[in-house]
Amino acid sequence: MKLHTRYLPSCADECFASDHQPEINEIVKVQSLVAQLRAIILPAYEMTADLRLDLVSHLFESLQDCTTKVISELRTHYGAQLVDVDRRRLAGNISDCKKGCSNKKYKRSSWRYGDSTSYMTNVPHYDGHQWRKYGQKNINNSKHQRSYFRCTYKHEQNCKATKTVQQHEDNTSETVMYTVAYYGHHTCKANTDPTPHHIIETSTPQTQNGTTSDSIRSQEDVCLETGGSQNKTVENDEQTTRQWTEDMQGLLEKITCAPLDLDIWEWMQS
DNA sequence: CTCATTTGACCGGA
DNA sequence: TCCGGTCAAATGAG
Repeated sequence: MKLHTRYLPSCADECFASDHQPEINEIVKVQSLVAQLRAIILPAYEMTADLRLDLVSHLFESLQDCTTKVISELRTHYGAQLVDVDRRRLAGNISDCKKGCSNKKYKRSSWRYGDSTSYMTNVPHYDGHQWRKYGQKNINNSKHQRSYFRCTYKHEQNCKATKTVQQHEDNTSETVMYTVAYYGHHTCKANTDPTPHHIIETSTPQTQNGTTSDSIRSQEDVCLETGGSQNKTVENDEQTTRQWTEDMQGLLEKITCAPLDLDIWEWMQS
């Protein structure tokens, strides 16, 4: 697996057409970079069974959430329009919202009526969440199949998060790039299990049944906007934070010194 | 035996 | 009628 972190222009760069395209393009770049950085950091914590995996995962998630919100705001205020890959999908969502949910057997899931995020990465499977593949389709005018993933805890915790992964068409470089699209938000607690000893569970109820996704979303939003009680707890643990910072600095120093054409994990182990 | 993945059928929207 | 997304039975791996 190649874990090169150099930014390659995302197809999402071409997805927006607006007066503020340069700003949006920069944010999309940030999204791509964060995704690639996450793909490097999280596996390292997983390999060492580090208890701070949850915190790091949360931080990356917050970053992605922030950039998504900014793009959404720009679209709303400046009339940015989606073109290409997401246009049809989102148009369908808006149409569905207006029509309301039908009561058919295979009705479209409600999460699709929410926002979506798509960006390119060369490591589509490392994003801090557990996914289960539930489908694969040939896509028109595309050489590669699109894979469909849902949250592993969809049934256990009614988590509606899904994602699609599709290999990018023109891989001019040696690195294979994938377009990853995320739909819905994780409402599961899978990535907090087992709970790190330095993180105290909040009193926020994580209702599984009979709770609307909107109420779950609002709880998440409050948590993100206030910085999250987990972060507060970690702030109190100075030793943990100091150790974490030292680890991160060491890791980043190693990464920045790594030869660009070498698999970074092979290089770090050598 | 259990669980994840594969694959063809089915569904709704365009 | 076509296409993309989802379901669920079949299949395979551990």
